[in-house]
Amino acid sequence: MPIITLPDGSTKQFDEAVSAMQVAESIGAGLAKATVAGRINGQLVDASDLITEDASLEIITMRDEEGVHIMRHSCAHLLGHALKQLYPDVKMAIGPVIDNGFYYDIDMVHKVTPEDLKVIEKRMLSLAKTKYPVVKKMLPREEAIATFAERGEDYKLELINDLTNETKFGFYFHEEYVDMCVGPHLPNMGFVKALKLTHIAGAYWRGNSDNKMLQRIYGVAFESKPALKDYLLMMEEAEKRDHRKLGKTLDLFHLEEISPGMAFWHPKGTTLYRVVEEYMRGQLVAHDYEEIRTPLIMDRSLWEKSGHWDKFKDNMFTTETDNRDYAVKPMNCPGHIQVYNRHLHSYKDLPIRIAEFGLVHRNEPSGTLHGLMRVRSFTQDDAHIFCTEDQIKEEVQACIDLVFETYADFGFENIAIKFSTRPEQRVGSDAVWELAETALEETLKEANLDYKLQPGEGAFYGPKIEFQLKDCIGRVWQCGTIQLDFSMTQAERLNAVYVGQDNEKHHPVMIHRAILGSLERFVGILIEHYEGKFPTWLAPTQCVMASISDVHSEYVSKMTKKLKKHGFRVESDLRNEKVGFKIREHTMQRVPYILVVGDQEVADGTVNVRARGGNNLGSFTYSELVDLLSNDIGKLGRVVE
RNA sequence: GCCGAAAUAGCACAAUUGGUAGUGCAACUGAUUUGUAAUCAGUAGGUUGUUGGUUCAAGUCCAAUUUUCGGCACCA
Repeated sequence: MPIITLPDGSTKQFDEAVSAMQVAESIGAGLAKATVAGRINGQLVDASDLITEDASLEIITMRDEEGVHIMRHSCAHLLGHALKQLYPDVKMAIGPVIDNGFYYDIDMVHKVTPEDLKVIEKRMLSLAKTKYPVVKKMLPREEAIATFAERGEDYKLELINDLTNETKFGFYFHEEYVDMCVGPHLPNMGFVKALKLTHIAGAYWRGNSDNKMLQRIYGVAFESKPALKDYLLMMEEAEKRDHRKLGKTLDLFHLEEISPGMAFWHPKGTTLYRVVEEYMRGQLVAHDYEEIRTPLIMDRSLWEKSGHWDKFKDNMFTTETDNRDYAVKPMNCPGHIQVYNRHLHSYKDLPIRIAEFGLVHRNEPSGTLHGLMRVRSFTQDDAHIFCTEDQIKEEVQACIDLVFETYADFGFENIAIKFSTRPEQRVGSDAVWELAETALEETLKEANLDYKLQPGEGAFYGPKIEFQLKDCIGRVWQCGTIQLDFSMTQAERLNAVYVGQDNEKHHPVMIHRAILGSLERFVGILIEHYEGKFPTWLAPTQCVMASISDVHSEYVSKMTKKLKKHGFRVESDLRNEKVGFKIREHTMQRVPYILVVGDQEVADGTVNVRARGGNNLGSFTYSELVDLLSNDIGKLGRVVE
């Protein structure tokens, strides 16, 4: 005789076990119709699941985020349903929910084409339109196996086989189609109203590259057609921010076949790149780092000693001359240790912070290259902090602070933090790993930061904290990173030492840290973040001074020269064109300020300022203009409340 | 690296069943001297990513290859 407590605190008593659907029916037909699932004592369940004991119950509808989530999950089944009708030989693998939608990994001989997607999508929608009920049954192992064996679902059988502890399996019957899932799922498919199959891709069975590659069909689904339309429009808009596209239209950089994964930076892009680098150089000075430069090419033996050769030789560029093997550096740490080792250090010298804008080359697999985000040649704002164990927390904390301070200056507020622990292939004893992981995690906790644990994702020499930013369509990219390393400085590796208070030699701890990560990637993210509308401090061209006719040229040239001398990045536009044309061009180039000069301005000794976005700020004298620009630049990219 | 798709002028795109490679913008030349998102006219620009094949004939069909795009695996 369960007593059900509803979210408003009211209770209902039932004579026998009831389902969330039955409770909803007892409240009203409208609610019953809208019921997607239930949440019993905090646990999401199918609307048909029976509640046998007293419990709190929340009815989940499509107004709840969870309701939409469940609908998307059922869309994966619906995709299976449609596919099985169109291609009876298809074998279903795994079909989970993802942001905004779902996917299903399938195996079949026929290669799905974009045209096929339209047909499949149409079938899905027409199936959903019938609002057929979804029937859930818990099947015992033998029956579950028999069901899938009969249908030739080899992948599902493998899944069951691996779930050794389970005795019963949740089966959802979608008319003649059946799928296995923990659920919950929709009570009927009438809730599916707006979906679109977006693309096809390859994906390894169980995420393992040793396994067969399956076909993955991606789709998006929303609670209503307008919501879907909004999403598709938003994505279309977002794609206009793509740094590869803006890189061309804003003439920042280009990539070409002659050196895949390595950018050619054009003058404007180089300016942007250099401003970022110079800013970071300022941060190094302010935070007590010393900057160095190390060779691009070093003997192979160094990389063997450091352990990089063992793990990454396939991804390293090598060169050979005079019977000697060299590697183009894929990272800076061994070089930094060479510099550290040129002197004998006392514990009193620690921490020693060595920084380098280090150009590294990594022969990344061909399929991974992506604009500026994943390249083969890039510069890291890299640094290595040599310190004692006692100094770890303080130094890591300082790095974290530096990340947040820096990112705020670039206008980033949403930063995802990941904590990655020991991978399978690694160097160093478990005791040392334990020490390193604990130190990093404790610092994160003490800093009160929200982070996500990524077990097994650490570097081969130590655990790491990652700071991730998102690109225009929501893909996440690792930017900043802090890694703790007890191994590289050991005698059997690169043997860095300091003399302790005890007058004995000790190996320092090494903290690897990059704030921006790769300059290339960071600039790519910046381009997308600002959609090319850079704040004045970053804008490659901060203002363009445009003459109205030839008679104003001399005034413009003089004024421009003066502004340049003042350090502003200013250009003049003296072309024989209408001012409207000039404004259009520079607006499309997203120049922060367009300064118009005509008879009026020449007479007054002023310029007319038009801000990006179209606001005419009126007439400015030279010193007023300098103030305007200086103030603007001084704000950096900070988001002002 | 794996799966799938694509590659045409500087950029964005066109080119029926295989039958003379085009359009717009940019560029260049001339005219125009212009007041806040496009002045007009003209000119030039290509071995259709590369290599090979089928064919009387290939941008179009086939094969290989390179690069790019979307994912997967990888990411020091």
